[in-house]
Amino acid sequence: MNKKNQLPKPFALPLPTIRRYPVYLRCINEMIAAGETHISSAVVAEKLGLDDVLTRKDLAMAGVPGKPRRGYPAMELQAAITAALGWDDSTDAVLIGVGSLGNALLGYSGFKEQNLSIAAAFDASPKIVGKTMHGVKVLPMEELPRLVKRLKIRLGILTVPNAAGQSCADKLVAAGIRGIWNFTSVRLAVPEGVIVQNVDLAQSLAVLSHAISAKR
Amino acid sequence: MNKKNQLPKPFALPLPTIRRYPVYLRCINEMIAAGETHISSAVVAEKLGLDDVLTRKDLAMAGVPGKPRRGYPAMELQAAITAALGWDDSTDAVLIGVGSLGNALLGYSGFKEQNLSIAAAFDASPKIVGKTMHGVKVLPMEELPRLVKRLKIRLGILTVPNAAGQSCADKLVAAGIRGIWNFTSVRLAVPEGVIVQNVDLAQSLAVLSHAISAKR
DNA sequence: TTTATATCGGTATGTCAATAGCGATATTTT
DNA sequence: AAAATATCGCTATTGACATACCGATATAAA
Repeated sequence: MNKKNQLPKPFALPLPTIRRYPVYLRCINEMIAAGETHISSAVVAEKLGLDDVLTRKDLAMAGVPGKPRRGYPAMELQAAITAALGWDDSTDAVLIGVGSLGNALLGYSGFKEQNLSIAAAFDASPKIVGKTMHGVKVLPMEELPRLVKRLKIRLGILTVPNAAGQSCADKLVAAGIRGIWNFTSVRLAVPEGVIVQNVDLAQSLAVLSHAISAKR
Repeated sequence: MNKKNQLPKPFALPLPTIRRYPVYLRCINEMIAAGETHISSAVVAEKLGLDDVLTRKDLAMAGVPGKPRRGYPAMELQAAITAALGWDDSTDAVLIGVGSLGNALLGYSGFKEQNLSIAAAFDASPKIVGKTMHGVKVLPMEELPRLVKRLKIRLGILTVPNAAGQSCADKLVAAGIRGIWNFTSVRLAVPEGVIVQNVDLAQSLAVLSHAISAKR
């Protein structure tokens, strides 16, 4: 009775599965590098310390048929998961707020794996505008709409102070951004169709400190 | 089969509730600063854009009795949530790996709100050891066990490259750490009783890029 | 060729959290 | 003092995901 709406979404990948895909992908890449041509869900689960049934289900959802006693074809599975994550095509992003965190993200080299590159950085402070950080020039906020439209950028990385979070998000939305990677602690209000993914360090720390303090 | 241990936990706060507590707490702090003496769950829900029933349930779990038509007593609720998060006592932490991300966390001032202070930083590279970053001196890894034991530190922040993740985690555990805030992409294997909280940027980005690319 | 086995793929069950509805109660108003 | 109302707090329902089970099948071994 929950299968009545098959129309709008071609595939409804469970969110937890999507979250696990990068983990699988790294493991698969390693196995391919080690010369494997087939990926067995049981082996992956063993390596990652996950439940084997869960892993099998996740891998099966990539849509690549596997073969009994062999596993999934390595290259095809890799390609399918990469495509599902949208990491097959190069993605350009803009970064708003070149503080300590924004600066760190600009210098983070790990995004190459996800085919993500930060095309431009913006900041409201005249002290920072004009400087070049990690090879990316910092532009004034006024140029945001033009650049986003010209480069057809769909992803915005928000690393401004909390007080400026919502207003900057509004500017990103107005410029035509489709998704916001929100590193502020503010719960952003955005129109439908714009996706916000929060990376709230306070939330993450909360689980940890609660557990630690509760255990004594 | 690993979930059968319902230890003598006085209260089992749902994990999602704990994650939302920092958000509530910020809102409550603002309301107190604005002069409110009582906190209504409906008002909080409205401000945060959450379901009002959910909010009421979360706030009720703090254990502070509320009064109809008034709400929860502001100061008591604030204290209860802060205590539930373990943010009432000051927490010292050590940081391992002073790369770009580690450096950014050292310079991040937002942890004061959580009463978290980074007591010391460690790095394996002799180039960095001895320097002072954001007022914290970088020590060699050899000194980790002694310092952790001397200061009775329970929390470790792991910001090393993936390749060094597990070995550094082992050192933290051996030193007596109780919780690890893991910023690497490695799924750490730790003995029972040690809590790991992962902040995997790739996982977070996965949800976003999947949604953006799937929507066209 | 026949048998054994590892692995995939689907179905069923259980658990946890979000949502919805309703009664209880204290404050305010008349 | 009585009525109206806003808010708390409990219980039931729904839904999503993880877990468990079982059959199907291709490869490998005998």
